[in-house]
Amino acid sequence: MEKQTAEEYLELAELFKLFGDGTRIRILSALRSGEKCVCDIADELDMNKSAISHQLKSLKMANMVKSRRDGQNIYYSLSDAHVQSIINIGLEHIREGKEER
Amino acid sequence: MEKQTAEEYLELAELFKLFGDGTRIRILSALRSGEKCVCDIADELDMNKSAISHQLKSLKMANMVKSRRDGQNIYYSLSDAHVQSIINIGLEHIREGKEER
DNA sequence: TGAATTGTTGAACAACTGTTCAACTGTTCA
DNA sequence: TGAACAGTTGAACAGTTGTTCAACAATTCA
Repeated sequence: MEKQTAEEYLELAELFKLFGDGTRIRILSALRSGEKCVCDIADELDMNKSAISHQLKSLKMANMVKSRRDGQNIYYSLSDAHVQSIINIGLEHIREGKEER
Repeated sequence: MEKQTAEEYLELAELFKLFGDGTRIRILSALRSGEKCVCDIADELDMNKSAISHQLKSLKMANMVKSRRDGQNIYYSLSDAHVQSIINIGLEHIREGKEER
C-alpha cells in the first residue's frame, strides 16, 4: 500500500461523493446494461431531462461516463470497469451487513 | 449480476455518501494502519474531538468502523475489508484517469 | 471525593447541493 | 425554411450537511 497525499484524499472524496446520491447511482446502474440516451434514462428514472443532464455532466467530468452523439441523441455509457467494481463491492458490504444482524 | 431493488440503490448511495467527505475518508485512511482513539485521530487530522466524534458516529452506524473502550480511551478500527477494497479501487480509478491525460 | 482527561451530544450557523424552470443550441426532416 | 425533438445551461430555491460551541457523561487517579 503506497502512501497517499492529502491531495489524493480530497480527490478520492470527490469521486465517492458522486456515488453518494440516489439519482446518480441509479443513472450509473441503468448504464450497466449498456449505453443509453438522456431521454431513456429520464424515462427510466421518471425524472426530467434537465436533472439527468446536470448529473451526467458531473459524472462525465469525473471520467465515470463517456458520451457520443448519434443524430439527435447523445448516448452515455460507463467509462471504465472501476465504476462497476465499486458498485459491486458496495453491494457486498450492504448484504454482509444484513447477514450479521 | 443480480437485479437490484430501488431500496438497495438508496442504501448504496447512503454508503458511498460516507466515503464522499474529506474528513471521513481521512479518518478511514488513518485507521488503515490500525486502531486509534478519538484523540489520536483528532491530533492527526488537526481537528477537534467533537467533529471527529460526530463523523465516527456516522461511520459506526453504517458498520464501517467498530469501537472498544479501554479505560478513558475509545479505540476505533475498520470493521471489515470492504472499506479498504473500496478505497483501493477508488485510488486505482483516480490514478488511471491521470495516465490517460 | 473531586479534579483531570476522554469522548458524546444537541443546537445553531454557514456552506453546499439537487431539482426546477426558462431559455437556449444542435439535429432531423418535411 | 421552420417545426419538432433531444439535450444543455445558468439562476434560483429549498433541503441537506459539516463544523463549532457549550454542556454533559464516563473513567482514572491522587
